[in-house]
Amino acid sequence: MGRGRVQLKRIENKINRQVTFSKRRSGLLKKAHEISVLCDAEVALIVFSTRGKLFEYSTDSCMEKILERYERYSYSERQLQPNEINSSESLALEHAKLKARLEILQRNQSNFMGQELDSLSLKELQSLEHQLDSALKHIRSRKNQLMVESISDFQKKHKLLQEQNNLLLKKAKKMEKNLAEQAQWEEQNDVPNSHSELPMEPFNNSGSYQVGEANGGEDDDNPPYRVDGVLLPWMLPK
Amino acid sequence: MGRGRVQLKRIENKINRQVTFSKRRSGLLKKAHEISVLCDAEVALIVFSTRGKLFEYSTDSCMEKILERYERYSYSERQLQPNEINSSESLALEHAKLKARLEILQRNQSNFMGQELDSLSLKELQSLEHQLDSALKHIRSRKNQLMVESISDFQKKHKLLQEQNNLLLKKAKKMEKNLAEQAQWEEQNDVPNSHSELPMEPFNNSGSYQVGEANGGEDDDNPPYRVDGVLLPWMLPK
DNA sequence: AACTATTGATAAAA
DNA sequence: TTTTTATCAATAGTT
Repeated sequence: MGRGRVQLKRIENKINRQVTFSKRRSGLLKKAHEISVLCDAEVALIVFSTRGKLFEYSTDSCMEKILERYERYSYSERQLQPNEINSSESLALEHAKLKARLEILQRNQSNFMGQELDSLSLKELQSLEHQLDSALKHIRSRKNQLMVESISDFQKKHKLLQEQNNLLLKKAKKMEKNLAEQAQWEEQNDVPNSHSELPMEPFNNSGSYQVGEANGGEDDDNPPYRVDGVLLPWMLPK
Repeated sequence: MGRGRVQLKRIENKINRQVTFSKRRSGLLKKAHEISVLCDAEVALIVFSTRGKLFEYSTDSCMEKILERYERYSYSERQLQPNEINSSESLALEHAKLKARLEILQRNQSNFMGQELDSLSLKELQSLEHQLDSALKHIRSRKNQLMVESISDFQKKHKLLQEQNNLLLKKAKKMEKNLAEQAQWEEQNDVPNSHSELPMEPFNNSGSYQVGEANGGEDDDNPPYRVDGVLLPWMLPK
C-alpha cells in the first residue's frame, strides 16, 4: 500500500519509522474498531511506541474487562460467560481476601519446602513435621503403586514375548528339520540345491521388549523391581 | 475496500458477519504484526468473536509482559489523574491473576500434603518426595535447634535458682542459729518468747521456675529433654 | 475456498 | 504533523 512494496523488517530511518508508525497506528486502531462494530467482536488493542508511549483501543472503552476476560480464558480453560458486573466494593473486598489467602498459601508453601521456619514455634514445627511425614507416606505409597503396576505390566509383556519366542523357536527347529529331511531326499534323488541360503536362528535381539535368552522355568523368580536384568528408568540412581 | 462502501454498523447477516470477521481478523493480526516489526513497537491484540472464541497477537509472543506493562502504565496515569472508577478495573485484572495463581498454589499445597497425587507422573512424584524429604530435614534440624536452645535456657535458669536457693538456705540456717542463740539468751535472762511462729523452711514451692528440692550435687545429671521432672509442652506426646 | 472489482491504506513527497 | 498523490493491499460480493 503506497509507492513500492514494503519489506517486513524494521525501518531503519528514524523519521520514516516514526511517520509510518503514526499512520499505521491510526489505521490499525481504525480497523480494530471496524471489526469490533461490523462483526460484533470484543477487541482490545495495546500499542507501545519505541519510545514507550501508549496507544490503545478497546471495544466499549472497557479495556480492563476485556483483559480480565482474556486472563480468565487463557489461564484456565473455563467456560466463558457474559461478564458479571461486579460492584467495585465487593470486588475490592474479594481482592483483599484473595490476597490474604495467597499470602498464607505462599508462606505455607515455603514452610512445606522447609523454608522460612524461623517464625514457627516448636509446636508448629512439630505439626508441620507430622504433616510432611504423612504426606511422604502417601506419596511413597502412590509411587510404589505406580512402580508395581509398571512392573507387572512389564512382566506380562515379558511373558508374552517369551511364549512367542518359544513358539518361534519350535517352529524354526521344525522347519530346519524339514529342510534337512528334504535335503537328504534331494541328495538321494540327485535334485539341485534349492532351499534358503539364510541359516535359521532363534529370533533373538529383534523386538523392543526382547529379553535375554529363552529361559523356560525361571519366570517370576526375579528380585523385586527387576525384570530379567532390564533396568527401568526409575530404577536408576538419582 | 471491496465492492461498494462499507457501513460502519453491525452486519446483520450472520454468515456474512462470520466471513467478514474471519477475513478482517487475519488482516488485523497481520497489520498488528507489521507495525510491530516495521516500527519496532510493542503490540498486544486480543479479539473475542461473538461466540467467545479468542484470537490474539502479541509482539514476541509475550502477551503477559505487555499486559503488565499496560497495567503499570495506566496505573501511573491514574495516579496523575485520581480516578476512582478506573481503580476497580485494574482490580479486576489483578483479581483474575490472583485467582489463577491461587489455584496453582492450592494444587501445589494439596500435593505437598500428599493429596491429589493421581495426576502426577512417577517423575513428578519422585521430585515431590525429594523436596519433602529435604524439607523434613530442615524442619527437624530447626526443631532440634529450638529444643536444644530451650533446654540450655532451662538449665541456666535452673542453676541460677539453685544457687539462690542455696544462698537462702544458708541465710536461713544462720538466722535460725541466731534465733536459737537469742532464745537461749532470753531463756537465760527470762525474756518472753517473741520470734516468728512460722517454722523456717528452705523456700520451696514459691517461684515459677522452682525446681524440686535443693539437691546439692545432682546438677545436670538428668536425662535429655527433662529438666528436673518438669514436662515442657513440647515434651508431651502428640 | 477462489476470484475480482473496488475501496481503503499508506509510502514518499511536499 | 498533516496533506497530497501514486500505488499497493485488503476485502465485499460473487462464484
